[in-house]
Amino acid sequence: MLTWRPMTGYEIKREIQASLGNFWSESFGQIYPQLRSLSEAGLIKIMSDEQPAGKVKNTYAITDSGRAALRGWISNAPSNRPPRDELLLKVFFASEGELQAVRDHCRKAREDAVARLHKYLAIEKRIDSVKNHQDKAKYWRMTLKMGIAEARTFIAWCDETLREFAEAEPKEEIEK
Amino acid sequence: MLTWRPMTGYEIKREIQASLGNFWSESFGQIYPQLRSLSEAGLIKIMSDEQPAGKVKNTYAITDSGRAALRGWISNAPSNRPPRDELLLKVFFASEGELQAVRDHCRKAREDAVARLHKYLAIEKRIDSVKNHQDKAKYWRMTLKMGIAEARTFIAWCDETLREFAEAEPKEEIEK
DNA sequence: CGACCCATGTAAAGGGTTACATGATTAT
DNA sequence: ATAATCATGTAACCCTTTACATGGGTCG
Repeated sequence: MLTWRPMTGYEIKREIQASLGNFWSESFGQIYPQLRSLSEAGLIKIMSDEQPAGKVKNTYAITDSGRAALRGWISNAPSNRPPRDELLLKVFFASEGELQAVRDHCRKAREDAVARLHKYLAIEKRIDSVKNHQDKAKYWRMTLKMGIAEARTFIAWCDETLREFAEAEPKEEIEK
Repeated sequence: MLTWRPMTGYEIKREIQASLGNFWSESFGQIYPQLRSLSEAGLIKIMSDEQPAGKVKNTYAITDSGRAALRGWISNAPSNRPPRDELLLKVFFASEGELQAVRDHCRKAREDAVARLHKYLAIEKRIDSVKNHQDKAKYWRMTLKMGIAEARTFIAWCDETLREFAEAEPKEEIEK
């Protein structure tokens, strides 16, 4: 994140949420200790010219050494962590539990995905208007497209799945 | 897993990989301690009638209490863990590193997704031939469909992304 | 003045992987 | 025989979240 501009830990978290929220997240409990250790390793440094007296605020900047380390990290093969999807796990074992409960989980997940999709689409419109960072915007757009595609796929799957649940339990229509 | 049939820890791992590999995974370091604690909690029990003397093998079975706990767990809202996708993170920061390296990551990821997709499609053909467990097969098929849709979406995204990389670096055609 | 956001950190606890260690059984 | 697979477990380590604790600044 510090390749964009110097930031505080708090800002880093906010920016991650806003820009990479799609596919990444970090907690303060992760960020602050990391800033310290990266600082000790010389990959980033505190900009002391900000707050002269109080030093309530630590603004960090990336160093050349940090930039080099980042290049190296990017070239390393990404590790894809083992999948863990509780919703699918519950759908898988749906016949062992309350079908309506699982159906409700799907409905909720669908709503969340719709909200996400709208958010991404809004960002997509704005991203093209970014004048500086044109080279970067290209790659940002790519990751955003993944988020959009993922959300759409998921919503479609939810619809299909909810239809299947409706078939299994047609009481719904009587109640309404 | 034990709702299917009594199994050893080793078998549970194998079955998870084969059936839920799509969206779940467990390591032995997770499974064996869990079997012990579930056993102590009375949710599962060791079937001692198997190996009388040696007891090299522990076959576990779910208990009524375990089945009730499972129903409860299914009804609880699934927790969707924070996203962490290293590939997308590297694409996002591609302009800070070696573009070819990131492009290679995408190619590799695409190949993996194609392999996954073929595997899922093969399973899909087999799943309909399962005679018993008809009620269960319905939900299995749903989760499998998610895997198939996810893989297809991802492959399409890789293709689009690789095209973008090709635009950024047209040297490729000269080299070939 | 109170609410809310900015800001930094620590500690405990939990979750999870990997590597290690060991040995039985089965197939070639 | 010997390799592969079946089988169980532990220990170290890392990652990560959550909760807690603290306090400054800003705006209504």
